[in-house]
Amino acid sequence: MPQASDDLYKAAPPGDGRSTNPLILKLESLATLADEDRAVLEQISANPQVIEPGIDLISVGDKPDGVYLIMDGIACRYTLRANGARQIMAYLIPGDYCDLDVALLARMDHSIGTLATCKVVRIDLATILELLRHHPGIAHALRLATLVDEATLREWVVNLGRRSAPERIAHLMCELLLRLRAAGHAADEGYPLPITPNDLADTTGLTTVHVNRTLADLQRQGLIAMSGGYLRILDRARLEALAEFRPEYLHLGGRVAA
Amino acid sequence: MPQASDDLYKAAPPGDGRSTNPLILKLESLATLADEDRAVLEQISANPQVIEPGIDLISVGDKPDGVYLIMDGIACRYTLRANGARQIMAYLIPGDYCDLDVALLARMDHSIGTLATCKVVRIDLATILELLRHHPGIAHALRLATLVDEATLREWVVNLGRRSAPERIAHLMCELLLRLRAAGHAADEGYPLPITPNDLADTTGLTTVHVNRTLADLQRQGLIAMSGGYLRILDRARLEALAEFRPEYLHLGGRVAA
DNA sequence: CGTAAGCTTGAATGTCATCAACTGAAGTGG
DNA sequence: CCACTTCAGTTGATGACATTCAAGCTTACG
Repeated sequence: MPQASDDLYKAAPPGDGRSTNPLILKLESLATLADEDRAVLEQISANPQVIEPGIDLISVGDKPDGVYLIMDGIACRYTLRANGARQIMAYLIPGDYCDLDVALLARMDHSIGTLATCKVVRIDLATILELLRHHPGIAHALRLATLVDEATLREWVVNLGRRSAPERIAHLMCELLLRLRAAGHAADEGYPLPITPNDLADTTGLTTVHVNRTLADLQRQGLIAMSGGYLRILDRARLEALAEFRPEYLHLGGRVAA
Repeated sequence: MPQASDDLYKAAPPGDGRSTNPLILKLESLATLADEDRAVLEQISANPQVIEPGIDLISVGDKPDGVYLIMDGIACRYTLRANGARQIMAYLIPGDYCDLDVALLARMDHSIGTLATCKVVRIDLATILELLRHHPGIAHALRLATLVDEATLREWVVNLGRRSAPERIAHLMCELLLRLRAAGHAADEGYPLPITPNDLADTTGLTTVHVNRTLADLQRQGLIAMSGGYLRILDRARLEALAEFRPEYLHLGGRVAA
């Protein structure tokens, strides 16, 4: 039975001494951190707060005054149309944070909310500025992470514009495998994906019904297995081929791609 | 007859003393520049080079070593799928530039090419760094511009994911009106749009045929008129209503929105 | 055990894609 | 100077993919 519990990731650091902190793991997949940098990040992300699914961390029109760092669970950026249609524009997974440049723009033009139960750390503006000023290694890694976020957003545009329903879903699953793995939240054969088909629909620009049909198809083809909020990737090679998945845009430098 | 020629914009500065430099105009719609900042930008963007349509400024896999600033015309970010399908992920209009953070990431994960004849200035890395270091006002404005680019990308995700064909096209046209106006390249009633229906199709995730049909529909409804590479917006209120256009994401602060 | 909410399944509809033939404008060469 | 080519845009017919609506089926929960 696949391990869906988060406790898996809270165990003591593994034998090789690597951290289990998703932010540290993610940044280290992009750049090299000094021991001191790691210590600072470790300290900042202590004592996360638990947030239920479906709660906005930041809403449209807000003037945000801090940054939220996701330590566990899944949140998303989204907007609502007047007719109630929702479009999700990004997934925030462990190690992701929202709006480092929060101080620069006046108002949020979209919302950020939880899709599943999350553990979240709120970091205030002063701490962010301190971090960026006095820890150039961290600042550099955060900057890289922002660039990867942008590249990911571009890839989503391609997904919505030029891929079929099964391709869209397959591509998303391949992307999440690598991103979650970089954050230490995915096993080799799959990962917890505690979101509803409805969320998936609002991500891929489809309807819930069609997402479920497509998901069933992918299972029938032996590519994946989804149950209990856990996604097992049964045939990664074929899934990636179907999605035409090219991981370069994540700029993981081969560190977690294998 | 609407004025499609670029020469319109190269005339001597208007009576109010404002520049006609698209980069300066764009940045001033986001922040306040000092006279000295303006002078530096004016100097940097002198002597643009003419590039024919359909030419890559930067190609996938390149390790870029400079920044391209668009002074006139339209370029785009795009990728190609294995089957030849193209998805355009951003329009670069006058005042836009590519990849300020060029030095940070190893390789381009997409290409940048011209859609129409462009006037382009290449700025080398040293100049960029000098600019960012010694002109904090410019650095700040450029940073804001980058955030707006990201917000625009998110809006494109919404466009592709949750809007119908006519809505997508209408939304794009509304967006370009404001962006071009901020760069001093649009009149009140329309602007030069020297791109093909095929380009529009690869932008909106549709086929060329369907774009042409939809375009014809929009004309029949009296919303727009397109001819000779010039787009006239005949009924802006209805066009914006159709697209459900909310300009906040462009963060123009009311300066050019009216 | 009963209710509600979400997932599944089926059938009908609609939007957009595909394919192919036609039109028209622009450029080329005899 | 005019036929010829070419290519972009148009139009129509057909079909695929995804939506919509609705009914049955689980599952979770009180």
